[in-house]
Amino acid sequence: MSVDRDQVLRSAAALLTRKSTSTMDEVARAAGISRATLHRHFAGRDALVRALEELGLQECEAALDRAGLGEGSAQDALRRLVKQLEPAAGLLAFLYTENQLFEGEAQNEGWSRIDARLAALFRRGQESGEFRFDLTPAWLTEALYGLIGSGAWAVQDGRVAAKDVSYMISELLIGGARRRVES
Amino acid sequence: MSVDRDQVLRSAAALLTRKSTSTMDEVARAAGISRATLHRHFAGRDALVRALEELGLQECEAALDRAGLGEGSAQDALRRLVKQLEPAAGLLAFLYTENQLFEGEAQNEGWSRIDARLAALFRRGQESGEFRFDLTPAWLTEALYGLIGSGAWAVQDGRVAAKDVSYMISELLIGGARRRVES
DNA sequence: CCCTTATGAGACATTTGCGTCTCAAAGAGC
DNA sequence: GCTCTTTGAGACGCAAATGTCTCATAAGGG
Repeated sequence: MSVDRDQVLRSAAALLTRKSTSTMDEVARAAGISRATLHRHFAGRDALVRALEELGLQECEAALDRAGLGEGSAQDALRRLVKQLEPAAGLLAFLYTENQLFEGEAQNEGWSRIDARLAALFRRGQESGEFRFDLTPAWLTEALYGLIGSGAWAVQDGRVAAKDVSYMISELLIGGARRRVES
Repeated sequence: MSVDRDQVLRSAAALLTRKSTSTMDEVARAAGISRATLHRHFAGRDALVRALEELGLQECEAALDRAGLGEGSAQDALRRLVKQLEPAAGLLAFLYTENQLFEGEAQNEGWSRIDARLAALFRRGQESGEFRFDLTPAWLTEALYGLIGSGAWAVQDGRVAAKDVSYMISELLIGGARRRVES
């Protein structure tokens, strides 16, 4: 009988990814519960979004862990990372655009941690000679988010095949970051 | 006395780029006019967004024209394009995310034209041997939009210097699209 | 089998933004 | 100076979404 909070969050994420302006009622319907029950579990829309942010953070952290960013070449680590991030791509795309609205407010410290880990990966690639120095880790991090979002949307609209998207993202990002041996 | 429609549109674009959920009242204030006057010029929020889309389209077309996509190498053409697109980056970022909400509705044919021109550029690069074939023109087009958006936001939040952003975008995209001569 | 608890349905007030309208004031053109 | 047009300020009703509440009911545990 008891509602599965995690399942609610996931269906909310799926819906909001497709339509970021969905109402609480739509979110409730999508989760197969009533609006009242949704409100009992998440005090309000803000709370829901914050819970989704928390979920996104967890999935990101988990993906970073699974990817083993410290092992092997930075390129391969990046490839593994994109692959691991793929299931959360829709949610990340939602959060990435949503976060643009919080301009003033301080950024959630969780994201800072993720950013730092990503930046560290890119810096490692630079120091190992794999990646070029003129594209800053901060930019590459930002670009990773953007490309994941673009990928998620492109798949949603059928412009890119779902099975290809992680390859397309990895290759573009790695190719762009890579030092060129010849001119 | 008469309101400058174009100036209103531009300040609206600037505001909505920063906060895509701004109200009509905020838009009016930002333009230095009253909400009533704003309503006299744009029947409603939808009309305003459509006008912004029109403006974005025009700026895009103009940038594509200025860039001379047919001349020289595809790489250089792409570099010129990104540079020309830069002033419209914020507006494009807004429209790009906004368009995600119109999932069902048919895409504005203007964007299809732009997409086609961009895809043609990438295809030209492939056929000239500059760009790799395994990244589809459709994906590269999508990635261009995504990176422009990411760039605009990164600049807004101070994560990337404004003077560098067009270089960062070009280099990442070109580097990623480029065929590698060696492994 | 009873009792506790969570749920669904719906009513309700509140908020918020939208769109329309009116009226007075300011400006532009003649 | 007069008139026509446009603007600003604000009031007003409307619609949508939110958040709260009640009540009946279904589920589950002891």
